[in-house]
Amino acid sequence: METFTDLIDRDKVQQCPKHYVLALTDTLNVINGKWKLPIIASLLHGRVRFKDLLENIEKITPRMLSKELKELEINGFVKRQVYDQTPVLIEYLLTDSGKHITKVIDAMIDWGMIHRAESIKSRWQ
Amino acid sequence: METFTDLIDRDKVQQCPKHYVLALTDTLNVINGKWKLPIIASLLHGRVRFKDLLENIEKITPRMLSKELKELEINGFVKRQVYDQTPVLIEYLLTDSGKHITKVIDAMIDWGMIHRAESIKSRWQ
DNA sequence: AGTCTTAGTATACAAAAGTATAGTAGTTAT
DNA sequence: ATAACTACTATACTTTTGTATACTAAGACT
Repeated sequence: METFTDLIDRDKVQQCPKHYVLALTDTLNVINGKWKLPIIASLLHGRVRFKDLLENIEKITPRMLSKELKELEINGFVKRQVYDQTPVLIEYLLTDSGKHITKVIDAMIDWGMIHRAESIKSRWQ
Repeated sequence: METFTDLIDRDKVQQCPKHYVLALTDTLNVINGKWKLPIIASLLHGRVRFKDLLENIEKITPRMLSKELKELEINGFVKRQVYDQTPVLIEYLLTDSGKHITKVIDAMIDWGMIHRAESIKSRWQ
C-alpha cells in the first residue's frame, strides 16, 4: 500500500488523498486526551469491569471513565457486555480494531524513544 | 527491540517500563491538538516561512501558528532559522526527529483505514 | 510623511476538556 | 431496617485549548 512517507518522498503531499486525512484524524481521535491510552492499556489484558478500571487507572473519576468508555464504544473500539446475573455484571473489552491499535502505539513508542535519545545527544554537541 | 505488542502478548503490561510511557506521551504531545498535524504536513515539503504557513493552513490564526511553532521548537521537532537580511527572512524546518514522525503517521493512517473498513462491514452483519 | 511587507504580539472571549464531590438505582448481606 | 456493593449520573466548577480582532516593530518603497 502507498504510505504517507511515499507521498512525501515524491513531493506529492499536496495531493494527499482525503481518505488518508480521514483515517489519520480517526486515529488521533481514538487516542487523544488524558485518559484514552491508560484505558486502552488496561483493556489489553482482557475483559475488565468498571470498578476494576477505576482502581487500575490512577486518579480517574467515574465521570471521566464513563464518558471515555462511551466514546470508545461509539467509535467501535470497545464493546460493553452485559451479563444478566444478580448482581448485574458488566464487562468492557476491546474489539479487534481496538486490539490492533498496538501497532500504532508501538510506532509511537519507537519514535518517542529515538527522539529522546536524539534530543539528549544534541544538547552536548 | 521489545515492542508494546510483545509486552501485551505475554500479559506483562503491568510492568510496562516507565520509559515506554514517557516515549508514548512525548509522541502524543507532539501530534495532538487541532493544528500540529497540518503544520507538520506543511513542513514536510521543506523550509517554509511564517506567512506561507498562514496561507497553506486553512483558517489558522497567527496567534495559534506562533504558539504551535514555539511548542514544536521547544520539543526539538522544528527549527527556526533567521537569515539576517533586509527584510528579515525566517524559515521553519523539521529536524531529523521531525521528519521521522512520518513512520507514526503511516501507522496511524494504516490503522484508521482498516478500522473504517471494519466498522462499515460490521454494520451489515 | 505615509504606506507596504514580514513576522509576529496583545487582549478579550468562547468552547472543550477535565476535576471535585455528592447522589442514585438496584440488588445483596446482616 | 440498615448498610454495603456495583455501575454509574448530576451539578458545579477550573483549566486548557482555540477564536476573533486589533495592534506593533523594523525596515523598504514611493
